[in-house]
Amino acid sequence: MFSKSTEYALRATIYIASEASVDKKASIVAIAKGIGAPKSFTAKILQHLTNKEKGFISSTPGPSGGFYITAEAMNKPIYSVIEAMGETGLIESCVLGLPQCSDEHPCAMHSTYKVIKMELLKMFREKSIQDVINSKDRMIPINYDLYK
Amino acid sequence: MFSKSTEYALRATIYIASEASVDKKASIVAIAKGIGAPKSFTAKILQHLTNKEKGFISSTPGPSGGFYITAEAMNKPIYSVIEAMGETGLIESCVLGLPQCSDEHPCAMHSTYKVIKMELLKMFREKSIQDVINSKDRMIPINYDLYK
DNA sequence: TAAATTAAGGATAAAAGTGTCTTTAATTTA
DNA sequence: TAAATTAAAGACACTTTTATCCTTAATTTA
Repeated sequence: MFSKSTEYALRATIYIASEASVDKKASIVAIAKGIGAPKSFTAKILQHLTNKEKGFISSTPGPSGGFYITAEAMNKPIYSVIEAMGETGLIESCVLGLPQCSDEHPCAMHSTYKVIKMELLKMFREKSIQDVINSKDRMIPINYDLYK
Repeated sequence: MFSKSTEYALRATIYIASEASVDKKASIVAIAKGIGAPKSFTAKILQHLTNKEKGFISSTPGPSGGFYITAEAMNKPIYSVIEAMGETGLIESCVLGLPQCSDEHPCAMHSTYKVIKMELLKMFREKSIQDVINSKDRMIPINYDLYK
């Protein structure tokens, strides 16, 4: 569905949201280990998520520094992650990859795919980060090593 | 949603299904032009679609040769294209990219995404190539130049 | 203020995906 | 059977994505 970068971004967001707070910030090393992703690559992805315009994760350098997410940002939709990573097009674009495809100039699969696209968007836009943390499903990455 | 290769594969399938027959085979040049894709790359993609095990498109070399699809193959689901291109994982895999994710070991988004995944699969498996051709939506690629 | 710790950022490398070109093989037609 | 036409296949190049490494900047703590 998404690129590896966005998968890591989603995992990192969930990790930070469930493991860190302003009083207990998570370091890149801890996050990378927790989500089973390479350290330096994780660092680069976190830069997108802490981006001034599109980001929603906070960070501070120095000892006892790290990443955390505010209570307010916890209410942002999962869609924010996809947006911060610049991959909304993966969902919103034409399935056949036609730039001209629209309701006015529909491709052969337009109306069929449109139904699904709407539901995908609805899901990612209505489900908040908090909602995902609250779900009873287990976040495997936190105990990533157990399943490797 | 899919890679460029699979997008071209879907377009090529739709093009062949609506423009060619055993009596009027479509050449790589015609297909590539019709779907707005590079010629040699289109050729490579068509090799997947004519593959003995997973393919569903027929071809013959030589003069008056080219690609076509049998009436029988027209009833295959769109899912066949994705399968032939080896990209079913894009739909079926865990949204977070966790190989261990399953109903028994669900990731934090498992149950949420599962609903959508089922609908995506249902759509691609129930919609046949014939169905797509029959749809009233216009296949832009056939007149690709008009919209470029 | 100095030392330690942590994120930020840039340069570089490796791998995968996309695209091109050339040769070969199969088939048809004259 | 020879020539022409078309797909098949492989080698190669370019681009993007993924990943690593190293230096710099910010912050905290002693």
